[in-house]
Amino acid sequence: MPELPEVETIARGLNQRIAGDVIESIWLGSKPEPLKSSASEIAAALQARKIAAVRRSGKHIVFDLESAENKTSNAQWIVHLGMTGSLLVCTPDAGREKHTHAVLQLVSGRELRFVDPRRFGRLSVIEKFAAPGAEPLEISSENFAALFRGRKTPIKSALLNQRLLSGVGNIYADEALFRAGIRPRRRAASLTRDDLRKLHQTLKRVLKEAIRLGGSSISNYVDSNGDEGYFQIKHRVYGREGKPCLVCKTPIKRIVIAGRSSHYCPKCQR
DNA sequence: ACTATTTCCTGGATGC
DNA sequence: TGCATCCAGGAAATAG
Repeated sequence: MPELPEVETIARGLNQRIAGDVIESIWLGSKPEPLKSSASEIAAALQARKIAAVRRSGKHIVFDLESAENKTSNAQWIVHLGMTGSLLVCTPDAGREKHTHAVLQLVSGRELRFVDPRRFGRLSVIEKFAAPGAEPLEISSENFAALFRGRKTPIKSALLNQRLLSGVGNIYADEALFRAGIRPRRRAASLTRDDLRKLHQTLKRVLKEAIRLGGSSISNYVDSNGDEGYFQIKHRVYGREGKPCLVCKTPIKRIVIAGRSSHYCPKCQR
């Protein structure tokens, strides 16, 4: 499930491989497409455009487009991978995977394919994309703390709220809360200044380390090269229900908060 | 204005 | 072995 580190890994890989390439033609699958913009709108916006750069914003992948001749037309192609979406660069003769929803033929002779079995992913075209929430790696400690002021919702839910913070998903929320020693059900507003400073620190540390390791490969996640990430071996609570806490040996608990599974150590987290 | 719950979707795991 | 059921979860929609 691509969260910030996975999306960052994918965007960096794509930028390295296809920045500067030009979109020759576009194929969009039939039936209910996972499109936010209409198919014709997307096709028109991509046709004959140069991919100037590929980058990440929150959990979104942003393709900066340029008209191939004059460098106008600054539209952006936005891809959200949802749970199971992937973007693959391959040759045209590579077998087309089931659940392939979009294929861009590139002037270099390669193809960029969007594959998403569960169809939670979304494609759209927009003039200037701006993720609603703050980037956890860029926001200041004070502004980070201010996000949670007065919020009665559990800190876990607040971390997942993309309007507040962009890019944090279930894995990294659980891992950051464990490292900060904070229980996921704590009301966001009840966290002290120290709690929040610690939480921001651990969140940044976890995200950076995960980026360094290429993300967490669970449920088939691979980057645009087909390579797996390695942060999953660093998970201390996520997916470890019943297993001993790596710090104190207490069995890790799993509870459901707002429909999301949440893992924590009842002794280390208060 | 907030917060909580439901819905979308498919493949893999589980149970009988 | 086969079939039904459950579960995973990001974010939008809906309900409270």
